[in-house]
Amino acid sequence: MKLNAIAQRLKLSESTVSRALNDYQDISADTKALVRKTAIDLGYVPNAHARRLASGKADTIAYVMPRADGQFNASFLGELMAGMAETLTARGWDLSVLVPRSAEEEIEMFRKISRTRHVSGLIISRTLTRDVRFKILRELKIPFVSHGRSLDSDAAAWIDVDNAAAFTDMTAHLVSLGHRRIAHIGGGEGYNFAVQRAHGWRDALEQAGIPVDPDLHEEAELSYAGGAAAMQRLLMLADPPTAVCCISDLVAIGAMRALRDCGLVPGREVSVIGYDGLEIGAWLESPLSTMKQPLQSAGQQLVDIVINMVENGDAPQDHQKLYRATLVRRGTDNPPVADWPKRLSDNRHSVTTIPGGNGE
Amino acid sequence: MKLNAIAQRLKLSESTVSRALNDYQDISADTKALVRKTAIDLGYVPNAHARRLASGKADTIAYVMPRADGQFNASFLGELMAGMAETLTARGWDLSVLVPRSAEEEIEMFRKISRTRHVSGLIISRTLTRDVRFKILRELKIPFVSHGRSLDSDAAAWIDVDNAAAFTDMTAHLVSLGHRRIAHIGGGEGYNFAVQRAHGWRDALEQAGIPVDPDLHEEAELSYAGGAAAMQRLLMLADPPTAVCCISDLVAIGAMRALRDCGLVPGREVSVIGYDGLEIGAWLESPLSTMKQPLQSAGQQLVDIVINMVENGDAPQDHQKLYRATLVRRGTDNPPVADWPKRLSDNRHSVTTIPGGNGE
DNA sequence: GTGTCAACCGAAAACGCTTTCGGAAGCTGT
DNA sequence: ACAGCTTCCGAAAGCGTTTTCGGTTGACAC
Repeated sequence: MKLNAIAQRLKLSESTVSRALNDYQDISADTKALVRKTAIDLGYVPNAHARRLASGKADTIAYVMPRADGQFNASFLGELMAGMAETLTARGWDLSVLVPRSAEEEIEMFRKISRTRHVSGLIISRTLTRDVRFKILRELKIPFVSHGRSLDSDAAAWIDVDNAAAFTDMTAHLVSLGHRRIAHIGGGEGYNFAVQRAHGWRDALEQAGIPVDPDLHEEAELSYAGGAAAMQRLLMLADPPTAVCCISDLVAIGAMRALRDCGLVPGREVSVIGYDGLEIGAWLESPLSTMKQPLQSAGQQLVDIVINMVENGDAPQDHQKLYRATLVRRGTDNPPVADWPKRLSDNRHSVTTIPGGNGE
Repeated sequence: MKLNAIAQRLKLSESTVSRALNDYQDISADTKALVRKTAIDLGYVPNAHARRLASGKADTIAYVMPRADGQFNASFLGELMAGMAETLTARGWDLSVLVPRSAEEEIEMFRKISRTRHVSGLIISRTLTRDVRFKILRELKIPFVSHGRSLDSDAAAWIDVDNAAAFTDMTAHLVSLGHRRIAHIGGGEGYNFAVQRAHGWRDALEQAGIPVDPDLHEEAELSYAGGAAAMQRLLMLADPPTAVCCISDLVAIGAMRALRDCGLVPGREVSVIGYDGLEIGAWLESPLSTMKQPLQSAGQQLVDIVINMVENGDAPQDHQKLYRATLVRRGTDNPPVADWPKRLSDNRHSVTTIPGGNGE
């Protein structure tokens, strides 16, 4: 089961066998075929460590997993990683996972990788508007691709959804339904996608000739609670919105909860559109309309890109890809109703109860 | 930055340096201290591949990720893996992820591992009632621990939640609220946890002196749609239940949707309790009561166990641990109401609409 | 002063593969 | 028949550690 064994069996040298298996040009087609056949017959599997030591290649790419801090819904992780693992194992590579506890530890991990090279390439995500990781990884000369852009990602490889376009589409859709007071519940300036989505919303309003009311732009923590709190604030406005664009489905679900707590029905008095395309949205009391991004293939693409950079030395800039999110209408996007916001005063005394217990 | 370098610097042999760093007994305390200091000064990081090749140890454990097939909610994956990665990196080990596309491919991966040993230990999950993996892994002599038991796991290491107790508690709680017709929406016999949870439900009923009505035991696909379909069937019964124990929060959410589609309010006419403690449950129109399991530490424990087996050769049987789930009351568990099931006939004509679009 | 025993350390052989380099065939053309 | 090319393969030197096996030193007892 060692290279050795199949060499002896065929009365060839180890080196010939090795090169045959690795498809070197200076091995005849006949011997290649022969070697490969007996390799299979003998159930030969190369020792990864020996191969990696000798070749200096790690054949491993690592995914820097965003820490499960409750800020984000992890439900897309599984799918993304499944995509990665699939194409990686098809190529005989390994998928490794890094979970740094802090930004500092993350950098520390990068440094260690650049020394030992026990990882050939990296996939990062959850990019910040200003993100030092791009500079550091470039300096450390570690091939990497990012899931999401940043102001610092110009010279890097990335794939990303067109956040601005998604929110322009979303907002324009609400405009076409007749809405004029369209709010946006976004995230802080820290995350680049939050900035882009806010831009998209703003652009659509301007294109429609609707003045942008700063009161209608709320920033929220990216969680259920954050969405609920932001919605509450919007409802306290003298002239509340008739529709809300939410930065994520989680936030949208929180916002819907706040609506109901005020006796309002999401999609009736106030339309709500989320983002992420989470399946759960379809099963709520008011099925949540949302923007769905094609996550299924993102993992595969990320892997393809980073492998190409590792193997062929592709330039990072050649791998920058934007894909579109598409609207999924499920029920909470409807034309504005006549008796709103008149009815609000009846219910404004209600208070959102923060649910007890807490999930994982 | 090689072992070599620090040896020359100190005029010691490579072997001495190596043993000093690895805390061998035959190196004086002085040299150990010296070597370690200069190792740090020089920023020495051992080459993982060389080390692994020479020592025959991989210092890597792999998590066999359940395929993201929509059958299960992946949101616990992140937390579990975060726990694993944390303790692993603390020990300098790597976490690798395997995503087999089929049972056959999974076995194939195991065989490959047993040949190359490029993975020192395994963590498996999603255990079946009868699960050949236990036998195979034992034969292949791969140290592993399972997240979840099986009928075949007697000789293996595992940690698991006490499924039976959880469902006994859940059911007994409903009994104490005054319910007598308590249904159970479970999974197939294939998954061991499904069998155990059904047992728990049954036991609680018998302890309460309530005869078990087979009509009240539904089997569902473990998804939103599965839960909805099962609930619809329960509502068609001549004598429908006043409470339902659901095998998972996903199923419970689907079931609640079916209730609402019949004009019923979860937690009023029909109490619903789920399982998993998903946070989303707290933000639904009817906040879902559930059983919460301590997932946060499970990942760490799994890693600790498998490392102990690898390093110290611990017997698998010495690592079998059961932990309890706890009830989280959020709103859908209430005493039965008087006018139910009388009111049902008014609404039975309603049909659950399967939401359009589809989540990720 | 010889023997014994610890305590430390160095030499060298793995570990299983890759890769460079050179050389032995076999072919071509003249 | 001889030079000059190809085509193919073997030898051997790594890759950077670990680990076994002795061997040297000094202390200590006798």
